[in-house]
Amino acid sequence: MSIASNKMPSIRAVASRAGVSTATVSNVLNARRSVAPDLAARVQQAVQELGYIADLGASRLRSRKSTIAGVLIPDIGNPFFGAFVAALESAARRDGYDLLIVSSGGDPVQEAARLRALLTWRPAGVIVIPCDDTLAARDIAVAAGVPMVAADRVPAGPLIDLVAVDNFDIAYQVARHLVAGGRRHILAATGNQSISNVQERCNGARAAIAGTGATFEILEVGLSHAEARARLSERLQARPVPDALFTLNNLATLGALEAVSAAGMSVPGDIAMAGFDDEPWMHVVSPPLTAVRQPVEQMGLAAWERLMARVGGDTSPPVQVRLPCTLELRASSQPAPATQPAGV
Amino acid sequence: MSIASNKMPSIRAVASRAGVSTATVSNVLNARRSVAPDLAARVQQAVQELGYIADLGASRLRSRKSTIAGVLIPDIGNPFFGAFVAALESAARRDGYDLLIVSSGGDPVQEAARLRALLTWRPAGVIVIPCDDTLAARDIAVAAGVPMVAADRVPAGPLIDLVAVDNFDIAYQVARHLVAGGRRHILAATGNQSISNVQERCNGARAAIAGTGATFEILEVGLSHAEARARLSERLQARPVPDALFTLNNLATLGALEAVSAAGMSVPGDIAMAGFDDEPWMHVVSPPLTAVRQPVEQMGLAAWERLMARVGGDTSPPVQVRLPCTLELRASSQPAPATQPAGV
DNA sequence: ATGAAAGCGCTAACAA
DNA sequence: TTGTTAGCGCTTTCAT
Repeated sequence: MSIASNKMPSIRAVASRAGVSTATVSNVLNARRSVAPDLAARVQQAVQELGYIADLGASRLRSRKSTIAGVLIPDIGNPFFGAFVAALESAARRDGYDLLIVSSGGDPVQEAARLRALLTWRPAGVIVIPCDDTLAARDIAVAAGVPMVAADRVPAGPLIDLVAVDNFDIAYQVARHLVAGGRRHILAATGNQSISNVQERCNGARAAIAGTGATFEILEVGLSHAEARARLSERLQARPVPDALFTLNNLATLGALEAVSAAGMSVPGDIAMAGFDDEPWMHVVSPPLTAVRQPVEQMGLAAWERLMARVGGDTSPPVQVRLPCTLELRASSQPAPATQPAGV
Repeated sequence: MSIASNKMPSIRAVASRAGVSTATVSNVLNARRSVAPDLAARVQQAVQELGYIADLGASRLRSRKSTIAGVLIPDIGNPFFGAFVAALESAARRDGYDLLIVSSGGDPVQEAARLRALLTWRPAGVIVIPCDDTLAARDIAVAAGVPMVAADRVPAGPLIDLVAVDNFDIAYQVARHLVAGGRRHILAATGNQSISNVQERCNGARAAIAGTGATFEILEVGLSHAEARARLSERLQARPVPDALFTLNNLATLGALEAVSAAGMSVPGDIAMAGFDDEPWMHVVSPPLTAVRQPVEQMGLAAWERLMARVGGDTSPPVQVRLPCTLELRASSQPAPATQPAGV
C-alpha cells in the first residue's frame, strides 16, 4: 500500500492548457466524436508538453469498459506456462488489452484466492489453466459474470470454453510406437495423476496397449525434477523393471533422465524414453529424446480468441477446442538395438 | 475494449443490505477505523451473501494508493526471466501487491511504449530489465514520478537503483579456469554485445586472460538458439579453431552445443564449454556442462525490496546491489584428457 | 462541434 | 462510533 505517483497531470490539466473542455480532450484521445482539427492539434500538443498519460483505471470506472484480462496459471516459472503466456501477451497487445498474470502454485485454494484478487481489477475476462478438475474458480467467475476460458486441462462439471491438446490421441500414438518397438512394460511418470490431461494421456496409452500383452503402470513422481528423480530411482530398483518410460511432463522427463542415468541403464537399449513437452535441449542429449510437441502458441491464440468472443457478447454454448500435437520421434524411443553401448 | 462485468455488487449494495453506510463497510473491509462488532458482523455477512469483491481501481482512484507494481522484461517466455518474475510475484503477493507484467521483446522502442502502457494503470513502482543500456524508459518513469528499479542489466547515464549479479567477477573466474585448463583460444558467444552485463562479462574474461598468452574473441550469435547454432557452426569451420567456448546466455549455450556436436568436435577433448545460466538439463547432457548459476530468486527479492523502499519514501541516493554467482564446475570445461572418445 | 455537469465505486474529511 | 458529503480522473449525457 503506497502513495501513488502524484506528479502525473490529469485530463483537466491538459484541457486547461489546450483551452478546451475535458470532454474535448477525451474525444480527441479516444477518437469518439469528431473534433475541429485546430482544437485537436492543441490538445495533442498539450498532451505532449505535459507528458500526459491517461488513467485507465478512472476511464474504466466511468466507461465500464475494461481492457484488462486476467491470466491464472499454476506457475509462471515453468517454461511451458511461460510460453503460453507469451503467446497470450502478443495477442492481447494486438487487441489493446493488458494482462494481469498470477500464479496459483498448483493449489486449488490459492487458485480461488488469486482469482478473487484478479476480479478486484474488474478484468474483461479471465484465462485459466486449472490446477485440478474441480476448478472452484469457475463458480466465482460465473457469479461475478466474468467470462472465463480454461486451457490445457479439462475441468469437470459444468462446461466452460476450453482449449487443450488432443491428449488421448497423441498418448495413444506414443504408446503404440513403444509397443511396436517391442516394449513390454511401460511406466508412465506424472506429477499429479488427478489432473485431467494426465488422465487423458493415461487413457490414450492404455487404449493403445490393450490387447498387446504389454503392461501399463502409472507412477506419481511429484512436482519437481529432483523429486521425480528420487521416485523413479526407487522404482527402477524394483521389479518388474520397465523397459519403457513415458513421462507426462517436462519435469518428469528431466527427473527420469537423471534416474535412468544413475541406474546405469542405457537408452534405448535397456529402456526406451518418450515424454510430453518438447524442449530445445531434448535433442542435444544423447540419445536425443522422443517428445510430444504441444502447440502451445496456438493454444494461447485460440484461448485468447475464445475469450474475445465471449467478451464481445457471444453467448453460444461452451466449445471445446482440441489442438493436435506432433510426435518428435528421436533415438530414445527406438527399438533396443542388438549392440549399443550408449549411456545417457 | 469490452463491457466490464456488471453483475458485481457495489459497496452501496453491501451497505444497504447490512443496514449501514458505505463508509462503515469500507472501514470494516479495510480495518481502518474501529467498528462495533455487531455492525462488522452484519457487513461481513452481507459481503458473503452478495459475493462482494471490492473494486480496487475505484479504491486506488480515491485513496491515491496503488497496489500494483509494473514489471517490464524482455521476454516472459525466457526461463530466466520467468524465474525472475516468479520470485517477484511471491514477494509482491506477500506485500499485498499485484503485478502487471509486460514484455518489451528486447526492443527499446517497445520498451518505452510498454512502460507507458504500464503507467496507464498508475502502478506504485516499476521493475525493469532493460533491453539496452540507454533505458529511455527511465526518463518516462522519472517524469511520471514513479519509482523504478533496474535489474540484471546496468543502464548507462543517470543512476537508478540496480540489482544485478557480479558479472565481471564470475566471468573472470570462468576464464581463469579455462586458461588454467590449458585453453589458448577462448571464444565468447553472446546475443547482443551491447548489453551491459555482456560487456561486464567480456571485460571480466579479458582481464583473466590478459598476460596469459591466450586469445579472446567475441562472436554475436543472435537471439535464438537456432541462430546461435548457425553462427557458431560457421565460425567453427574457420581458423583459428577455438579450444574453449564461453557462452554468455542460455540460448547461446544450447546453440553452441548443437554446433559443436554438428562439427563432430568432442567436449572437452577438442573444445571446452562453459556458459552463463545453469538450467536443470545441463547436468544430464554428456558431458555435463559447466555453468554459471545466477541467483535469480535473490535478484527478484532484492529488486522487490528496493522498490518497496522507494515506494515507502526512501529518497537516499540510488544503490547498486551486486549479487555473487556460483560456478558449477562440470566435465565440459575440464582439461583435455589424453584419451576420451566422448561426444556431446 | 463544444462545454457543463453528473456520476462510475470508492475513501477521506467532516459532522453528529 | 457512525453517517453524510465531497471528490479522485475520467466519460457520457444533455445543453448549447
